[in-house]
Amino acid sequence: MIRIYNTLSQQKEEFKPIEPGKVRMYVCGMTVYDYCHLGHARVLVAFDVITRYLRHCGYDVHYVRNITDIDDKILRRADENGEVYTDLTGRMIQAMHEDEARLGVLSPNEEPRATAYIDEIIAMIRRLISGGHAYAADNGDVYFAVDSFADYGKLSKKKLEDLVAGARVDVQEAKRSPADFALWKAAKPGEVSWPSPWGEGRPGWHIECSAMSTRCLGDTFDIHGGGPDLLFPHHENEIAQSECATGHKFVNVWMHAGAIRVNKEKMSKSLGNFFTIREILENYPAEVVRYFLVSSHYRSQVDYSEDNLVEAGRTLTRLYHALRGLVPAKNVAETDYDRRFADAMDDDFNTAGAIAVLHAVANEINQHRRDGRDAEARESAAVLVRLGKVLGLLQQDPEAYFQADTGGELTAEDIEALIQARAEARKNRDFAEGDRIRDELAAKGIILDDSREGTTWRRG
RNA sequence: GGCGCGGUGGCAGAGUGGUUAUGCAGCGGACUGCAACUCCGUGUACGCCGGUUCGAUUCCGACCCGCGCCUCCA
Repeated sequence: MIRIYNTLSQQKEEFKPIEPGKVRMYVCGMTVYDYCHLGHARVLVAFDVITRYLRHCGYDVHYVRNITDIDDKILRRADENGEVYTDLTGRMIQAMHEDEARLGVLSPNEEPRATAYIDEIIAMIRRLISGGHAYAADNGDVYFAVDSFADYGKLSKKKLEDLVAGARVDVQEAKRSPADFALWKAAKPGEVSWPSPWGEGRPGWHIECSAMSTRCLGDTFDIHGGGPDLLFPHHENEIAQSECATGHKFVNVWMHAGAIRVNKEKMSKSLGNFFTIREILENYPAEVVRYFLVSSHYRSQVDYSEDNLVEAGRTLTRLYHALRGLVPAKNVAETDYDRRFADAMDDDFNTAGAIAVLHAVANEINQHRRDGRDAEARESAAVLVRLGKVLGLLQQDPEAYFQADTGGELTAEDIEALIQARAEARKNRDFAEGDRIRDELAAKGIILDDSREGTTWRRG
């Protein structure tokens, strides 16, 4: 039985899909005006692991993750760059796909883009207006009337009067209430726009997700996820729009990832303290970054730091070391480790607990190897690779992981030649020369591992 | 101010009303020509104060501290 923390109820609940055996899940994706940062990676990886585990449990998961490809920031950035906004978004979408592929994130089943759903968006706004939940203002904008939805605030636990009293809401003459939000924005002169019953314009930010999720997954679906800062107002507004438009409950389980922090502050675009995925991947292997993200629970805040990435690298190396030189056995039956792994994952996707099981398996492999039990070692290796796959880890050939070319000055051939020279020297009991070569390699980041079968190397 | 989350050993990070998290780092031993890797062993924990309890890090209350959202942000 899988239990999931639901932001709506603020507690873990037994997960029961609407349709047995099937999971319909929507996650808010990127607004494509810049490269993805580590915070995006967190959400990408978190919901990738969730999808993998649900599928591992036998669910048929239909995973939809949208792309916001029209928005104020996109238009501003394109304008600054002096380019057509579709050139910008096209480039950023491609970059995003590259980044997620490197992080081992599987593609969602559908990746709808806002600009491809203008008709659905307009249709939903019409329904909201005719139902008395929205109104066209004099300035050409269409707003959602927040006080028309009694449940407004149920996700973020906010009271409407507090919101209205707060000085930070956008004061807009055209709005009936300060907390009302735009469904449709009238185009400014020269701006890209689409025709609508309310004049030329473009969709507001929140309506696209209501329209796309409903279209792709139905009026009610199982799981809706996203980053921590989308809880309010974005997800709150999605609920208001969707439930008023369809008359049905929008989503059963709301899931939110924790924030990535840098120096005790949230990593965010507005603070400008963000690291893009591609910047980080210049310094660390992608799988190390993924391990770092998966090694803590998806709802917790995590601190980005060099030390933490370095430690993640050491730890992942230990796991790959256990697998090195072993051909995993085939058709290995379920073990107690599989059950312990599942127990952890069943509890709101406790990846930290699941990783502890991975280490237990690695330890067992090493014990088998020590004792020369090759068949058992290969069976345990199969378990480790099988469980690793659910987390999107340990799927590389260990040699590829250890010897990945990181742009160092030595090629694999150079290294092999030096290892040969060292072996000769040691054979002649010229240990000074052998150690000299080992030190020379170490200085260039190459670590040697001696064993009975010979010497292997890795980039450290 | 409103709402929400959290404070675990040197660090990272799970979890539990009484019994080992796990990893990294450290220490001792084995292995090794010496190391590295690996194995075996090992120390240091649950913010503070009350309460409930036979017993609380785990439940309850107060307090202190940190963080997030309340505005575009994953």
